[in-house]
Amino acid sequence: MAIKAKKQAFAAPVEALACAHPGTILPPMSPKRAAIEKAAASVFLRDGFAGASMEAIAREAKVSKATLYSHFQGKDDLFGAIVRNNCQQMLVDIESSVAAGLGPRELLLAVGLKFLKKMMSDEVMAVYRILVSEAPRFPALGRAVQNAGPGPSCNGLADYFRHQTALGLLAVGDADVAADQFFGALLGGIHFRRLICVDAQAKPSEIKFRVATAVDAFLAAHQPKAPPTKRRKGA
Amino acid sequence: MAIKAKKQAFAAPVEALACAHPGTILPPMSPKRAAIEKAAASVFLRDGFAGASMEAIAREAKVSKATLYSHFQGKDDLFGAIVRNNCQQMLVDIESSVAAGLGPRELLLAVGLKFLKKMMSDEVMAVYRILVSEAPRFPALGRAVQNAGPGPSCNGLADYFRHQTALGLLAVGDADVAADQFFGALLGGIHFRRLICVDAQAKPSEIKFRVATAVDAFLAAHQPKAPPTKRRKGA
DNA sequence: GTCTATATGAAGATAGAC
DNA sequence: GTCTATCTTCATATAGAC
Repeated sequence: MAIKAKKQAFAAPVEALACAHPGTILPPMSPKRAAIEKAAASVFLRDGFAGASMEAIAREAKVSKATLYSHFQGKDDLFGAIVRNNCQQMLVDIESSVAAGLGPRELLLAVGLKFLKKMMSDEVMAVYRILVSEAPRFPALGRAVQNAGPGPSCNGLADYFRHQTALGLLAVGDADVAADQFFGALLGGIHFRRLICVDAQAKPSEIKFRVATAVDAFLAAHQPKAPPTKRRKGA
Repeated sequence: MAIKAKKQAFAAPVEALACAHPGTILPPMSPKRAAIEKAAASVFLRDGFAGASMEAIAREAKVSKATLYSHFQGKDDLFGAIVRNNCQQMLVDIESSVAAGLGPRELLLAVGLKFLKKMMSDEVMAVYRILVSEAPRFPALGRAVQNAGPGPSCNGLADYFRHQTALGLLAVGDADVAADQFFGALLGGIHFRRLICVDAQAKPSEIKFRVATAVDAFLAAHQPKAPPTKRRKGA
């Protein structure tokens, strides 16, 4: 069996408890509690779940361990709170780009750049790493993250594809799979290489180049039969 | 600081030590050692690095802890050996498909299917998970895996793209990025969702569908201007 | 709520016999 | 090389004073 499992805080109880949403204001937090959450995020994301000790978190938060245990049931509980606090970092906002009235190329470039920059950032790399490694022990956590970040992002882009296809500006068959694969292509190998610490942080120019490449390929692949007005050269 | 670091077996010493290659025959292993490695792989990949205890490994290998320590310097050492043993699972063989004389579509379908099935398998998921989470503490391990699996796979496909482009059968600009993004698109979101335990193992039919979708998109995007003989409808 | 001090247990590593 | 038994360290969690 895996490690011990005294207080499996996420077994079933909080299944539906997704991440806090942008507008959600929770009851004001005590300063100590805020300090704890801040410190815990820092330590967990730096050292991983097992590597993080409650003592280190208490030290960094400048509180005693007992205080820490008065705010959270235990390590599992604290960990879940931290990951949920951070999971919406994987959310990429599609609507605002749609609302800006961008055409497909400009929208995909904007969304792609935002997405890839975010995914390659130190913060999200850390969340990704710890999430992937601990997901098996925290079944509800994966769903919470999926519903707070990647899920809505993909759905948003798929909706856009469906809309553009209806307008005849794109020709996307399965919009959900297409959105999935577009995001996948963006990550390409660079995200993995950085995950396993082979590459350092990618230069902005490389990120831009890869986004452009992926967008070009996507548009070329999903060009409608008869483009409405003009033909693009880059395809 | 991260955990303790008494014997950082991979700090620098074995940087160049890549995974064993298919043909490599090492000095014959004692049965005990083989049992240890088998058990260690099972326990590490199931429970993660921190979750795996030397005692559990010894128990599963049916040896004493002391025996275990007579074969390996410590937990870090054993872990590195196991991951290196398993890392070439991420290698996807391109050459054999090339040698089979397949056309671009058939080759991409074959390679893509092999790749995605492998990446979605329980074994590779486990390797991926533990690798990603422990890479920061084992700097040399990431490079070893990259050089044993993903690196050669990507290079092989990129070479193929270059060759086909030279022949006028494909039109691929940056072959390395294209190969990267093709593999990325194959993984799409399903790999991630399985990583965070939201989805169960994908059905073979879904895997096939996603491979076909990615291949169609890739070919449509990289069709040469004037196809040599016939035009494909699926694009 | 918050602290200091401590109980408890788990796991990495080793001593010494065979 | 292999075992049994043990040492040591350290992290989670709590008791009890303020």
